[in-house]
Amino acid sequence: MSNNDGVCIAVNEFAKDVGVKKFEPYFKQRELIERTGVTVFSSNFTLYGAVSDRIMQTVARLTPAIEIYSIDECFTDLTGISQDALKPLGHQLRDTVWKEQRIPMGVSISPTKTLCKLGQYAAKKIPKINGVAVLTQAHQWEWLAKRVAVAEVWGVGRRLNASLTAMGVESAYDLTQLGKGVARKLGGLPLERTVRELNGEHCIPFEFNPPSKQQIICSRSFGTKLYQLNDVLESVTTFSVRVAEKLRNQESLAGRVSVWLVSGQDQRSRLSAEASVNLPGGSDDSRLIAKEAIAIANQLFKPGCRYLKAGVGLVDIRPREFWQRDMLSSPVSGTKNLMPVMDQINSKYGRHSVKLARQAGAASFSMKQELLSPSYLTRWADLPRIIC
DNA sequence: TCTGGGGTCCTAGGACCC
DNA sequence: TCTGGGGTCCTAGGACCC
Repeated sequence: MSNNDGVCIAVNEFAKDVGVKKFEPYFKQRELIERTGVTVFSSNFTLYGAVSDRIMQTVARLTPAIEIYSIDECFTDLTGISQDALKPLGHQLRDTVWKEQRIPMGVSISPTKTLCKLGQYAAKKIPKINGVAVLTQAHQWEWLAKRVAVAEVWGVGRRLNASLTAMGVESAYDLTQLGKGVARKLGGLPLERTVRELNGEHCIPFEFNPPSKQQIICSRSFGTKLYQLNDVLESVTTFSVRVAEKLRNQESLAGRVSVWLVSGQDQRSRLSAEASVNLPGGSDDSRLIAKEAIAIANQLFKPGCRYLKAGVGLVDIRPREFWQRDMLSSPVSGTKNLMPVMDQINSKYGRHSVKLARQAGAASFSMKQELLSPSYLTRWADLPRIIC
């Protein structure tokens, strides 16, 4: 399930077969789920992140260079590896990850990222491919593209899919035949690039050194609805501390902080209020960022409203070393070592080991996670036990 | 009762410059 | 009589991704 046990965001084959739907609210499917014996888990990104790190390390060990694209995907650059060696390498990757982590992994090898993503579809759906798709020749990817709906193409979302199918573009192959001018007009530069990539032209480059974030957000729906100012301020403080941590992690300063509060009775009557302020001279100090965020939240808060969700965001982010100081603001205070020390303690002894007083207990707004799986890889108490 | 969270890039349009 | 041409920067909104 999603955060807060709200919607089902991933379903396995068994669940799919009995009719459980992705992106449908849990409460609507609960009866079906319980009746059919489907097992449900709250999301546990600590666990998934730990498994992901291990797999990425395995892939990095066996390939020349890796770009971590998401928690469960990476690209590697196989330039210079001979044609004959590609498929064996693909199987070696897949087998090693299975052996070491017991996670089934698909491998797809081709000249462009978009074709790789197409190949992943095949690696997953077409059994005879055996988890490793090699699409290095035009006839290979054309064969596949004719069998894949245009909606499955990387870069074609809901809207583009609707426009494309209305024009009679139904398969990925149809999309490869779309003129560049038409593509450009319909979906701008991104779609033109998608068409080129599907034709084997390498347009989307590798990112071996991921650029730092330009925007850092922490936003959560509350486990229970909040009515009290103090509860809302506690959540906003905690979210501020989290974004400041992420900011320090990438060694940047932020020039602006914004806060939003979402209130209402239900989805239909949702109201969102947002405001932001500048941080003159930039900052990465949890205390300052929290102080500004609290001031904003104080202004946005309306007594009597029922609060569902809050968020804190940082924008105007630049590397610490290149930051242009504000001529009018006072110089950096003498406590510049405090944040690194807090980070070290929290990293060693666990998040929130030291915190701002205003963060308090976190219980008032914390997520609903009633069906949480154990954090097998990151919590001593959750280590599996063998009982003899 | 009840519907996630965190990002990126592109484009159009407005305000401004000389 | 008649009202240019070539730019930059910023922002909001829309599309996409996982």
